[in-house]
Amino acid sequence: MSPRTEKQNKEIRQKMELLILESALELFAEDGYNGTSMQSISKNTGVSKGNLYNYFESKQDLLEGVLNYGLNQYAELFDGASTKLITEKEFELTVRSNFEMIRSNKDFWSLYYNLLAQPKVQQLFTKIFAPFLEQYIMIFEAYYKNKGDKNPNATALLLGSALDGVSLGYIVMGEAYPLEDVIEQLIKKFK
Amino acid sequence: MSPRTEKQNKEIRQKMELLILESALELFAEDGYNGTSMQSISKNTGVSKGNLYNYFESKQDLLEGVLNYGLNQYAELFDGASTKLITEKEFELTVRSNFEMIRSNKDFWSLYYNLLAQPKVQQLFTKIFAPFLEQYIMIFEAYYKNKGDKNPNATALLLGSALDGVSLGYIVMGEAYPLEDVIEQLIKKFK
Amino acid sequence: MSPRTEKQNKEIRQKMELLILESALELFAEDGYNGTSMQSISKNTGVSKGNLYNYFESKQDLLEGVLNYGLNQYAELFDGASTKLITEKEFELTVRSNFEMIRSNKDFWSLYYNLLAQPKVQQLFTKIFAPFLEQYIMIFEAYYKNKGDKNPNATALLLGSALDGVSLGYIVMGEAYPLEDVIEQLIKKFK
Amino acid sequence: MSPRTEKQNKEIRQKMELLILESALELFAEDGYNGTSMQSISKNTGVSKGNLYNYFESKQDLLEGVLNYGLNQYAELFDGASTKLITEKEFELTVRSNFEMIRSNKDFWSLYYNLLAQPKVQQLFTKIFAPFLEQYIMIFEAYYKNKGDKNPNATALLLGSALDGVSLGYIVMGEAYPLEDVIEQLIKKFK
DNA sequence: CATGAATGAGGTTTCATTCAT
DNA sequence: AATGAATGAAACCTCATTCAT
Repeated sequence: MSPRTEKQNKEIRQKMELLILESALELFAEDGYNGTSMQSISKNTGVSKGNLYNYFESKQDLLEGVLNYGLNQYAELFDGASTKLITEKEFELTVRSNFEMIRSNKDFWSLYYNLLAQPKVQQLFTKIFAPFLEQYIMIFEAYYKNKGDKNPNATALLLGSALDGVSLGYIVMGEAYPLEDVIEQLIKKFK
Repeated sequence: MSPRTEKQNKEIRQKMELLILESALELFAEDGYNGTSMQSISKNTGVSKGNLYNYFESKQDLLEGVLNYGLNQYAELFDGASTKLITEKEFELTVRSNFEMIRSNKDFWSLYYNLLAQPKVQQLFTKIFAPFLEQYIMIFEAYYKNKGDKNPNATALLLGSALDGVSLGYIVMGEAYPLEDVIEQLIKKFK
Repeated sequence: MSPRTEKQNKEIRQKMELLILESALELFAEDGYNGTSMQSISKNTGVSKGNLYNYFESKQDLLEGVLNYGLNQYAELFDGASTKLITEKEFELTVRSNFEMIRSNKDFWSLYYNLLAQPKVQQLFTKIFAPFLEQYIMIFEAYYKNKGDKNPNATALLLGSALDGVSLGYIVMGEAYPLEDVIEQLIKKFK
Repeated sequence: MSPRTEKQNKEIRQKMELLILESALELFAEDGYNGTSMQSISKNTGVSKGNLYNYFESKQDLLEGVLNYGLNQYAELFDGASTKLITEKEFELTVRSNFEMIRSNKDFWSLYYNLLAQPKVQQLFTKIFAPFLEQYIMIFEAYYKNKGDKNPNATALLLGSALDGVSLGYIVMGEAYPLEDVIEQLIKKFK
């Protein structure tokens, strides 16, 4: 009958939050943000509608939570690495790990590309993703500059965009998309 | 005292249909399909809510209309061209005209990429876009095969995806995206 | 090039009116008054929506037209006959002709029974049908009184109600209802 | 700070459901199904429009609820009784209790007769009422067969139809219909 | 922290009717 | 007399959010 310790409470809270986030991600990815109702999240989670609002202030807030949560999973990939100049081997690794990222969390990246083309959400978007993306580009720009590329910025952007395009293709077409083969070609062309 | 002639009615219908389609495209592109209300389309068009339904049976039907209308603008680009083997010069032209297409109708392509990542709409999607896209890929595949590429299908897909990625980047970032420079790099790498 | 004569115009008008009435009856019978739209009547008739209103002031007016038209078909059955005392043979004939009436115009009587139980329409109802029904009852009442029935009014009402009930059953169940057999029983019991 | 107990919620649900059902029955009976709006049910009940849909999935679902609820009140009348052969006394009782049923719940039977003649609803209708009605007829058929009637099925149907007709008359005309007298005649004729 | 009943604005769609021609 | 485009109110239904407990 002893009350839960504060620590226990925090753990429970975190577990619930996670549950909600993952459930919401799944639905947002499937039906889009506007196409997903709090009702359906409640059902999918098993958390009551009212209780959802104890964890997230609003649907919009929940979306931000989902995006932050998804992105944070990859934060480590870039901490500290940002300024260092990468080798060809590391380049390849970076590209491959990019797709590993996509593959391991298709829902999140599906949602990402879904939102990307929606101007109204872009404010929220840049807030969350811009730093992440810029880091990516900067690494590649430095890489191409070091290789003597005359327009390293454009090449880096092209690569970034190609990565986006391939990822999007893979997400949309699923296993019908020969991801491995395409990645090989990409690395050959862009290394 | 006499009714409008049939011709007059046809003209009215065509004008209105166009008006609605363009207005709807604008809004769908801005706020997404689910984020756009028939109400807002009505206001934006100046067409009463009820009258919208004289032109399109449902919101979904209106979306299909918008997509067909948008795509038809480019139908000519591909008629007959599909089977012919293209030269390097034609390759370059095809790529450039792809971006001309994007640039001249950003709303439409914004909507396109917005919908692309939404599984629930994919059924409608493949119905409308699949033929268009396949033609694209086939042309490039033939092109690379002819150049002796060992995996022309993968390369064609990579190119297609790169085109997608660059287009998406341009749509999202707007004029901050150095489209011209990136296109030059793309052509250099993929020709 | 001579203008239509007035007589011709009247004929055309009558033909159109008839067309509309019959079309409307069909739909009202199938879907009920509230369940039938002017749109659908327009489609079913081939008469434009606007033109419908040249013939009937409103949907309600059209309903009244339908009811009057339907009932007028049977007006002759009762003209003059009302006060005369009927024989057993005539009784039988009257009953049988009642069902002939039902059988020959199921739509109309379907609509009739449909509206009968709807209080809101009863005002309109009594206006149109009350005289018709009262005549029926009076004939039967006189018939039973003449036979020495102690409560001829109640018996007449019972018969009237039984006729209603059988008609309704036949309308609802269609050919699954053994109308002939039931009529024989009815005549045997009520003659 | 604690949520309502499950029991409390169940009670609320039951009370509300009943409230809605009875309110809806009243309005359906008065204006017909198509003539009654969810809006008006909301107003008549004091339950918000949105909340109505927490209890019934759709208007159609509400109608089914109303019919089931109404019919269930009489379920006991027929449980077990179906196969037993009835005496003259029981026959009389059955007939009288039929009208007791009508008298005690005029709204429900008004709705019943209202729907009966509407083909589009018949599917729903047979689902709910057919078993109920068949039982009625079977009892009477057995009764007449036992009495040596040569066509007991037709007579049973005639009786059933007469009951319908009298009920309908009573519902339509109200207290102007001499129900008691007519019932006496009916029993005399059909016993 | 937890429940789910409740709200009310707003969503999509339908419909009787009017109007320009 | 005829057309069908146009209207706007009102229909059914959904949804983010709040609230009593």
